Amino acid sequence: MPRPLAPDVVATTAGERDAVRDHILDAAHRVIVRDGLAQASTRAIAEEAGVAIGTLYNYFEDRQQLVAETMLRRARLLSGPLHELPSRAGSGTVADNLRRFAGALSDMLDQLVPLFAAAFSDGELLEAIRRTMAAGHGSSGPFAAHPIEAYLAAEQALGRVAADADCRAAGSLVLSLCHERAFIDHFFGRTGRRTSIANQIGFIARSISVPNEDAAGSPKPGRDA
Amino acid sequence: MPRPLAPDVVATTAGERDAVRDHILDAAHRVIVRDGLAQASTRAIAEEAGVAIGTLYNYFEDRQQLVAETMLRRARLLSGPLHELPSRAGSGTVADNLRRFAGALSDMLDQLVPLFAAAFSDGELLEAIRRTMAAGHGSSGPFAAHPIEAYLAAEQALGRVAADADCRAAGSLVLSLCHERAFIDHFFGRTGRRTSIANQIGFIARSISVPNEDAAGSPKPGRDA
Amino acid sequence: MPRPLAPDVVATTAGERDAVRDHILDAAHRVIVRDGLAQASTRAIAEEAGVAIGTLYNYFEDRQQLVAETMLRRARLLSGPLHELPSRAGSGTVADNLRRFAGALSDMLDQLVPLFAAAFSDGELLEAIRRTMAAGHGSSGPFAAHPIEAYLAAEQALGRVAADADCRAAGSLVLSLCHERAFIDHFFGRTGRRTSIANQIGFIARSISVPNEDAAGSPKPGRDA
Amino acid sequence: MPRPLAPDVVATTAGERDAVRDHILDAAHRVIVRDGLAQASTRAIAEEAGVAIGTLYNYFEDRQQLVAETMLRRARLLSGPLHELPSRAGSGTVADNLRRFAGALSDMLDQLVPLFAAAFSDGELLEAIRRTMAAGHGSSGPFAAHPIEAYLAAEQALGRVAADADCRAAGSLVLSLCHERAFIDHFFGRTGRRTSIANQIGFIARSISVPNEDAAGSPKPGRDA
DNA sequence: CATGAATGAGCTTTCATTCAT
DNA sequence: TATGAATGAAAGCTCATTCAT
Repeated sequence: MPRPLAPDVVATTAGERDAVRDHILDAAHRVIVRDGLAQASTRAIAEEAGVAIGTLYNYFEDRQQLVAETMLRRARLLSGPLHELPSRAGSGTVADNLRRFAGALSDMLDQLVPLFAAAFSDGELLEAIRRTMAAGHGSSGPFAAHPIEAYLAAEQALGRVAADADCRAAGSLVLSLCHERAFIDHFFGRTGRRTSIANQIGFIARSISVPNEDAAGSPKPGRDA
Repeated sequence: MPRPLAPDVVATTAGERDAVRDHILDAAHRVIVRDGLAQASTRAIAEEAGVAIGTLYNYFEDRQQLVAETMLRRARLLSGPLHELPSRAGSGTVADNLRRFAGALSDMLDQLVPLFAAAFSDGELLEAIRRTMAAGHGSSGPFAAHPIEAYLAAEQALGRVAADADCRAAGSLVLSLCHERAFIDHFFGRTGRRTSIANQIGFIARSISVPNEDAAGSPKPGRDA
Repeated sequence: MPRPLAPDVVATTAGERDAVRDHILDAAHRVIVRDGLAQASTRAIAEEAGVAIGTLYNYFEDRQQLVAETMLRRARLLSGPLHELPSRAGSGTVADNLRRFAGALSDMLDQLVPLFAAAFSDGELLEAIRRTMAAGHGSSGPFAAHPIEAYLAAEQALGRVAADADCRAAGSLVLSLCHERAFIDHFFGRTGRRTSIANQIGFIARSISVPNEDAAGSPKPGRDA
Repeated sequence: MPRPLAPDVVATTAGERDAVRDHILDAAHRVIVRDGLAQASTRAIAEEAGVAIGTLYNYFEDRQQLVAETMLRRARLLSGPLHELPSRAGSGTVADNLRRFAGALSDMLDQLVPLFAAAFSDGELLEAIRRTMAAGHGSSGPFAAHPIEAYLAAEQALGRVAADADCRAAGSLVLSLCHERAFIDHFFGRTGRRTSIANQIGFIARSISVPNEDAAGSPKPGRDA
């Protein structure tokens, strides 16, 4: 019978429909991260959000859709910062920039990979995520290598990357590296420090470096990375 | 009602205790692959195995342990073939061998990555897997790059890989590549054809190639690294 | 399917939350008395109450708590009438009043003793009962002799009980007597007629009687009965 | 397939059928006392006894019969010492002997009352106990007051108990007292010290004392009864 | 006679979802 | 629109009992 949302929920959402939606999605995300997808029942989510269970169904079709959107909202929030990085082309060293990229990618993937991996437990959820992704944005999702490739292409245009380097492949490798590390680190419960990928990033950086520049800098291939 | 195992189960297991265990683990694997981890209830597994629910508990502590062992058995079965590959050092071309390796790795990871990823939905299951892994074998599990590194080191000793190449990093990159592709392909429901990683493998192969050989073959893609 | 309580349940509870709770507790009590505590499964209780199994969990933490409260509710209901008896002090004869008391006590204990005795089969349930009792009321529970003692003390003050009589001990003995008889009668399946305790009550009555009065009142100071 | 009993079981039973039966009954008793009747599964009992589950069924019809006999064996073992007490008639004081009796009774009832009370949870078990009791011995079971009554009658014959005292009632009251105390102490989890019944025993002792003796010792508490 | 794997009904509990209020 | 009590299918697991060995 009580009609208004709980006071604290109103306070954080101003009662706007989309704000309430996001409030619920954030609560769901907290539950999933804290307790695991399998524990993210409608009751747990509603409790975390401070709303009644029934309220969830005023904003989402069903639990599956709520969870799917929770993941995609997270992907959207986390992938934002990545798009600022290509503009670094021309400044610093390529190797440093690659490292920086890998760090930014990892900030995203260390959260997204475990989150989305959990969806592998439920084929229908996976399908719901795909559908929602397709409906939501034409983009290729949060697991694309585009920003790195774009950066490397820009550096290549500036002559700071070998003209014949396969920027697409290099970018893809950086993404794979961060992706797999996120998976493995979470799988083995390494919550604290990340497994080092400095050597692999160095490998890639050297591989795409401009021959001369490189030869000058260090006696042997792989000077700075 | 209680007594003998169903005739067909006896037929495939010869009534040996370990064979029955494996029979159940294989049934559990089929259910997980077909219906998803979330649908792999004790009832579904028992039905698939052709045994009573209670029988599962004669062989496994609980569902979690059964599932954990299901995954690890699969990992053991699939990672076997990988260990034969390092012996190819010296035959064919390095690039071809790397491709072959990537194929073998993918044969494993295309199955294991979705399987283990599903465990991310349940923190306790993940922990059970870790415990069982730790108890079962000192090895570093099915996600290690050791075979590729070993192969590359062997080629390096033969002079078919640049002396200063970072074989460890290269091997790790091949693994990451296959790992992430398996994740992504499954995530997007690409059950049929694998996304191509030919370019990335080529990138790595060129990066570790000995300068001369490489200069002849392709236009020095990452000359010295 | 989910929604309103069954019409007959609504009819008896007026839809009030506490009334529904009591309705369930009463159903549980009927099941325990009819079929035994071991048969009082959640399914049986829900069926007897005319509600869905899940509904039980909207009102009680778990089966144990439901059972514990069932017993304590019964104790509360049955022990009520006892408190009216001390006011009989001064009227009738002490012996008659003791008999009356024993009857009232037995009306309670013939139900409570078998009910609570069953809890001895389950240490955790016993503990839950103790906790709930401690939380519920400061009283010493339904097995205390206080009302009889209070009555006897009142008679003593009126001079109808020997001044040096140990009213506490006498009251306690009446309680023990009724308690044990309830146990034994139920143990031997004597559902119909109660084993007589007239002699024992007579024994106690004579023991506390005022010497003179007693000699006068009955021809032979309670020789045998 | 292994045919002989476990070595340690053979060692304690000499392989005699009745000894094995008793060995199992004792194991069942330990389980019931330690974990509660509800936890006394065939598995738990077999484990405690060190035999296979199936072996239980070579000695007992079913679990119910095993449990019923467990209780009755215990009753038989514990009630033995009681029969030696009536012979104390004539020695010491009656009051001291009554106290001694109460102590011996309590040694038995503190164990038997919780044990048999648990059977109230299961009507069929109760019935099985009754049947087995009826079949086993003509006696009226472990809850009879006969020994105390016999003792008091003997004292009465010796003139140490009032000639008109109701020995039957007095004996019954002592039994009730110990019985109820055992129930209550266990119910409230008082495992350590027993609630005192000294006052009640004193009350009874005075009530049956011969007038003269009594007049001297204490101020005639219940003069003639 | 001893064994213990096999059985499946039955246990307690949780779940996503609905809809009267 | 917000609520949360009601639902009952389905979850994981235990149980007493049987009987081939």
